[in-house]
Amino acid sequence: MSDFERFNPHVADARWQKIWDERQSFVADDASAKPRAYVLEMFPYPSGRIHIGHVRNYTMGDVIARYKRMTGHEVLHPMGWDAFGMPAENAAMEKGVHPGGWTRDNIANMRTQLKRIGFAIDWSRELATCEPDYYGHEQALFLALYKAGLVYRKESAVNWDPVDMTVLANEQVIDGKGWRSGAPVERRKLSQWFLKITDFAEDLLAGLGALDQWPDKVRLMQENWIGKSQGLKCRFAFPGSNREGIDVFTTRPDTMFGASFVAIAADHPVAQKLASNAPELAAFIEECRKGGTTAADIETAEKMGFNTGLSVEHPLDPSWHLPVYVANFVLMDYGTGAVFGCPAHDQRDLDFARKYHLNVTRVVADGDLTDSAFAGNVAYAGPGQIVNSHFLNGMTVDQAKADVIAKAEADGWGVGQTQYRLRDWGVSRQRYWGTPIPIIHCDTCGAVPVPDAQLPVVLPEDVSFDIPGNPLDRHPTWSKVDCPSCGKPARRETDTLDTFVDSSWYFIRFASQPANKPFDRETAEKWLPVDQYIGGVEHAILHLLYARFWTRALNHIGMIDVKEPFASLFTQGMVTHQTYQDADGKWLSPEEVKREGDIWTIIDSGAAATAGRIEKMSKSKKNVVDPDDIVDQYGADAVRWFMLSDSPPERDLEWSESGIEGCWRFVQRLWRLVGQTSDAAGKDEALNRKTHQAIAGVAADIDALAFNKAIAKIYDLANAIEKAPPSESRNAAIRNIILLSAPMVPHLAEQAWEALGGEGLIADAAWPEVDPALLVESEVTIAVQVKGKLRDTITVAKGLAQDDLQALALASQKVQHAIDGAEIRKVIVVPDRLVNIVI
RNA sequence: GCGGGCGUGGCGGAAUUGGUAGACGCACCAGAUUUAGGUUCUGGCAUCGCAAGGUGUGGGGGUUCGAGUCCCUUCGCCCGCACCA
Repeated sequence: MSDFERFNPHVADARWQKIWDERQSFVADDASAKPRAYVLEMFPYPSGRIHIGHVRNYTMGDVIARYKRMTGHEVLHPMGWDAFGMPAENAAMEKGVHPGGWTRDNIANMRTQLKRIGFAIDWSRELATCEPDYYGHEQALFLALYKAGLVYRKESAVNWDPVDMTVLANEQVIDGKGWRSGAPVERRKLSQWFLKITDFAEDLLAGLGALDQWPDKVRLMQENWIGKSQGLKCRFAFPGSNREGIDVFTTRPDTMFGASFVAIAADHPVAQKLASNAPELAAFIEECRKGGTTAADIETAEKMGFNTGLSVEHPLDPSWHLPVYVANFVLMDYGTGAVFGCPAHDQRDLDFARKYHLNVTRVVADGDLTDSAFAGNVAYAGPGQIVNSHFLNGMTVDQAKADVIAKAEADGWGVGQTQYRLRDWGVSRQRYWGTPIPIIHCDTCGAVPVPDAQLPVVLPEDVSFDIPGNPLDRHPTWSKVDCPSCGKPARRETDTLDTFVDSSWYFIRFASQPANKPFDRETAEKWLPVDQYIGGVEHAILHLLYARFWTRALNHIGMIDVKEPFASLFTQGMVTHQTYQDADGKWLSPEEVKREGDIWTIIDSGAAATAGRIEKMSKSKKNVVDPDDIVDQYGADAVRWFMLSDSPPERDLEWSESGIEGCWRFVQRLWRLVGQTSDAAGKDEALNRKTHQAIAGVAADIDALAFNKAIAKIYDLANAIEKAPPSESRNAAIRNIILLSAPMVPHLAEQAWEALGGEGLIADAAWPEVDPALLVESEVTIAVQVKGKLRDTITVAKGLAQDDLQALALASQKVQHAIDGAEIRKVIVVPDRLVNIVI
């Protein structure tokens, strides 16, 4: 049995990967009659190298995919590339390569890396979003939404980098400067394409309720992002005008009698108009705009206001006039860009009122009902009884809200309104490496959709990156086309789509990819929704909200009968690693340092080093582990096993040398077990029980994505097998532990399956059946407590009667010693669990 | 500030509806095999104590026959959002 001394992954990995590939083992059959399982991990951006985080992500998905195959499912487990985006253009500018060539080379490298890890992926469905046979269909979908009125164009303020001559996303603006150029970002107005995600705000919010297999955290983040609030929109009219005035949105119409001022945003049209002949106001507005936008800035920013000298009538009492301020804390892009200030019951308003010596009137009381004065500098935002408010007096907050809204609607000065924080999705990007927006601008006809027959609008490859800006803008011929409507010379739209559009439907294209249309409805509906989606929590809002919206939008226009794309979502933790620094704080890689006791030194220089925090792997901190290197060293199975061990999958996993070595040893241990089958006969009842409990337990743990627990149970079974004497049961246990491990360590499992004479591939084998009779222990160990403290344990037949249990417990010497002759007041007996004697 | 999560051995972590805390792994210690071992095997490993026994799930309090688990309070760490009217 010398073959079983050592498992050699360098031979086995490649051998089995080739066999799976040749047999097309993981190609999903659209026509299968089996129950389906669609397992998907968020597809990677082809940056050039696979990151260890990818390995963890795809290993989890792979275990589920392989397990689902074993339990009789037709599994769809595809892989593709989120291939458009800025890094390719940055590489083009920095290295002089073409974004397309750079991206496609990266994809080739990363595909090779992924294949070495042995994932059960249907590579026949591989796609890259940067290829016309993907983005052309995306253009068709965009136009379908356009024709349905879900796409529109409007002027919008954007972050403009004047050096790179491009728009930056909010995340790309750091301290007011472009992340790449370092130039101060300008606010610029540009015509942008928008998708009407706000049309679906209520539906997207309501849909969260049914996503019970999503993490609460992600649902809550989306809920907050959509930001629904209900209140009153009403007008504060200018005195003497014919109902001209300032519209205000409030969630607290119940506090209207506590109003003492109206404040408008610096960008509010009324402020803008006044500023044109009031230099002081113009200066104040400029000051407001400069205000920082970082968290710390906002925290410490003082409430500032500018009294416009205007006043407005209180809607509930037109003889009561309120001053109008321009205030730095009012935002133009939420609500109406104007608020009424009720200082007693809103902290910002109170800060503002104290600073500018405005009235502070209490209108909600939680105790004393008479005093209208409001002391102190802490606003009261809680519940209570309305006071000092005429006809509202005595009502609760909720009653008063409803009453004021009803009165406003009856008298015509306001309406109850639901407000969302969510705004429409601006998808225009002034970039080359993205999906061209399939629109043609004609001076006569306006924006005209590209006719279907002319799709895809293909990105030209002959572009240069030697000067900043969008190369599509300065391409000599590409943008020059005839108007599809009137035939006169016209221009193509040179903006491209946000890459989040690309990732908003790739899961549909995976399920069905005909050449002549985005997807075949019937086939896509067979697979969708994705049964298990796995990815990083950093996509909790953007990608996951956009994909939910896009799917709903397609549903809305009748293209697909699916509303929620991902039935179950799992967000995995990061892979972390120890960091090291030298005396100057320079980062050191783990290979550069050595340890003696608790002292770390730099190997080359002998200088002192410090072991720092355990952090997410990043190049800048030099704590990266390259998947290729570790697969070279330990083989794919040990790496996969490590990715699943110890840490619960939603938490961070710390990479460690000793950890991976332990995994390597276990892989070898499993292999040695395979060599230990014998021709011994005979049953080993205890081992049979252990085996069947493991089969059931591992299945339950994989179903719950508790891979660390599944692995603990496999270790446990391995320990039991090693201790058991040879028997038929032991042979069966060995065969079963290989089946249980197959989703995690598939190469070793195939090799073992072959050695054990298993039929076909273990990749096609069925999950072992559980004998329910063996799950039930015939004997149970009962805890015996005296006054809640454990004093003894007794082993008895399962299901023993309460009286017998009590008698056995009382017969224990240890128990009698603890009772020490005291009077027994009560005995609690929980069958098969414990006896508690109360004295 | 608002919202959410987490605190269990030296470390990662287990622990159905409240019912024997510390499964499993890593590290460490002792022994055996080996020319040797960073191999393999056996045993040990919360803590105080010679023992009997006591104490232990961040701290304090409560409910209960019984609390890691439920409630109140407090401390610490992490994440998300943020002048949202």
